[in-house]
Amino acid sequence: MKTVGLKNTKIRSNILQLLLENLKPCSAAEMLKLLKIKGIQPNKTTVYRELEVLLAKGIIKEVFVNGKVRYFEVTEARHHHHLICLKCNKMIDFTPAAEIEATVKRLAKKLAAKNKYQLVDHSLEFFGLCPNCK
Amino acid sequence: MKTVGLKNTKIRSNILQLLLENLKPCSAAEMLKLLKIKGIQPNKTTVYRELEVLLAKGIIKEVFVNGKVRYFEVTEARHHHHLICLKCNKMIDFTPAAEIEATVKRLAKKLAAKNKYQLVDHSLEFFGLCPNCK
DNA sequence: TTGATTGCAAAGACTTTGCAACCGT
DNA sequence: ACGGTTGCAAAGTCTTTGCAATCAA
Repeated sequence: MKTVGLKNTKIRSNILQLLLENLKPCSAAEMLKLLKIKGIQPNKTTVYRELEVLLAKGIIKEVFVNGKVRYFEVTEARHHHHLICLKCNKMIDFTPAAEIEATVKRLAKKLAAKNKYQLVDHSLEFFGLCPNCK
Repeated sequence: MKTVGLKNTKIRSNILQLLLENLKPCSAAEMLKLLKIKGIQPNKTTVYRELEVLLAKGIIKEVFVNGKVRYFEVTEARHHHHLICLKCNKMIDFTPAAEIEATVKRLAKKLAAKNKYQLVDHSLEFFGLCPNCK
């Protein structure tokens, strides 16, 4: 925490702990709810602001589902993608086999060159219905 | 138009025409601006509502960029993905080679089976900086 | 005529900002 | 004490809703 120049506050540590123990990405609203259950009830402004800080530090990152909901998850070194339920938004992380990544990267390079884009990242997402919703 | 039970109004036809001639996806705000240039200035409510109607009919579909901006584009039979500029959101459509699609689909199947999801769709997007922004 | 379409004002969901009070170091 | 952090109220952005007027068929 202090290695990145952030104070160790109750709200901050709880948000981080929550994101770490919660295996799936979490929206601001969910976070507010979960924090309440933990016994602390920060102002929603504080939560949004805290997420902003953590994002800026690169400690967490955002994931958008259907563009409609903004989720947050701790940044992991490991490159991964998502399998998302269209109904309940349940999200499963997965690391694609090396073979697929290689194929995708090859495509990326070709595309970037053809369109003169400087490539930064890519995202591969699968949508469907989870066991509960289907 | 009448084949889907929609009246042929000035606003509707202009929105469609705009989406058809404009090769890239278009946001509601852009649409409003472009329509203004064309000489008609519909209420924004009308535009949103019209987009809703066209979406419901499956004539257009939405594309989210970074989850932050909602774009619309005419539905095409051809399956395609996007190459998106992180700075200006310029978007380029592309159809991946059959080989890549096949690889992705194979992965999708495996994943769905493993997690008991019923697969519906997938999205593959590349992010970078366009020639102008880099 | 009749129901679809439109405009306007207002409400809604989510997120950000300004400012004063407060807390960690 | 200092500067980062927090809460509250208010504003901002994008989108949706209610209702009455209008237009296409």
